[in-house]
Amino acid sequence: MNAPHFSTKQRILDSAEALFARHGFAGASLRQVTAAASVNLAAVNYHFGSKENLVNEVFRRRLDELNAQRLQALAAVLGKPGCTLEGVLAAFVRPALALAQDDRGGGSFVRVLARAYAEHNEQLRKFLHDNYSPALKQFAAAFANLLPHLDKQELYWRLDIISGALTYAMADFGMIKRRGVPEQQHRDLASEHLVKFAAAGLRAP
Amino acid sequence: MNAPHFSTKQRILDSAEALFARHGFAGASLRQVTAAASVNLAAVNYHFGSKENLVNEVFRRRLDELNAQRLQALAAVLGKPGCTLEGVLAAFVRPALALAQDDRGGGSFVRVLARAYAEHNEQLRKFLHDNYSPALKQFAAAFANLLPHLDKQELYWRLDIISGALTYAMADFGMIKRRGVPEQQHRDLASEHLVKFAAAGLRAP
DNA sequence: CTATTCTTCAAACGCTCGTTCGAGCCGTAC
DNA sequence: GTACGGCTCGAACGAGCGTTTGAAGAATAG
Repeated sequence: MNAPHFSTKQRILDSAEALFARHGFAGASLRQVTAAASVNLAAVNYHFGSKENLVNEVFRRRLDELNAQRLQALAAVLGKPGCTLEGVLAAFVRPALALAQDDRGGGSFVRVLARAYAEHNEQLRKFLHDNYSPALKQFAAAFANLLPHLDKQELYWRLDIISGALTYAMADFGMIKRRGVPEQQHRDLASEHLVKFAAAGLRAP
Repeated sequence: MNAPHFSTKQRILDSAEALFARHGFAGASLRQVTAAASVNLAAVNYHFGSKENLVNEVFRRRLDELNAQRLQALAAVLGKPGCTLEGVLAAFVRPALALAQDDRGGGSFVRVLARAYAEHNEQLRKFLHDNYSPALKQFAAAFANLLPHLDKQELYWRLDIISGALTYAMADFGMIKRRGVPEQQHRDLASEHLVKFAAAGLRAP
């Protein structure tokens, strides 16, 4: 039934990611997760210790990669001579977009991420903050260079707004139904519109 | 409709709203809800039939009022001769802001609303769509009048982005901590920044 | 080979969940 | 008064939860 070269740990993470995206952290049970992964129920506590730890590992696996890609894209765009606001925004958006389009579960993770925003769980928020904050600071510095007229507080406000809108849009939470549009094209459009919108918002006096 | 000032029904709705905001729909149990409301556990199923129905009623109570206030504010701003983009945006944002500042639980509801965005529950999304969509269409028409250069699809995209950013910001989901700022002032600032940001985003070419 | 370690398994643990039930309370109508 | 309907109550139901356990299996080292 299952590919033998995927470890138990990996299969649990994949299934957990998909089910957390669909039913939430409290709504998805370990029995659902292990059944979907075709592993024994006890494997979760053996490999991860607890459900809460499993949640954290679901985040760590993707965030480590996402942060690295974002920072790499940022460094690339900063290295070029003509560095625009749209370029930096794209460095922030595109890795998330790529993750969302990843065949191996990345699309689910974006939804998990959006859920994490909505969760008020302080422990989880701290975890996300620890993983996100350093990258966000580098982006903030880049934006500050490109928008010298904007003071720091104002910039933080706008980046905060952008993060929320971005997460929301990436997870395809819009209420407007767009029938007949393939998912990938939908995401491409979303990112394009987001960058344009966010650039204008950042440039507001 | 026999209603003492704090009926059992009302107390259940209030407690449910607060606990759903804090722990999610799956995460908050009816035992927590009824204990917080100081009513018997069985009262929920007596008055609402099921937990799912309780969730719906939590939404209906607030959305009916929010939609009415938004549409009234929209009508007021459209009636005046000098009608600006910021005015229409404020008509959309301010009732939500007022609700968020309401002492009797409105603040919790805004968080519940943000959770509903994140939930993938089709049944709940349909319920929200049925309640939100008509109002959103009137706003879309008003925006279309003020932004004649924008085609309909483009406008819908941007309104969708705004809705997401608005919901997130209203629920205070930002990861940036703003210590020492009173909650009301924080919300005022959020709405101000949002309107400015959204107006610029909508005006983007 | 045996010995050791890592991994999987079925079964159960205690607990909480949403829901149901029937008896009892209480204000109103007769 | 008695009867009744709306409402509340404690208690229980079966189901599902996260976690633990101890033994069986698989893999590796000496």
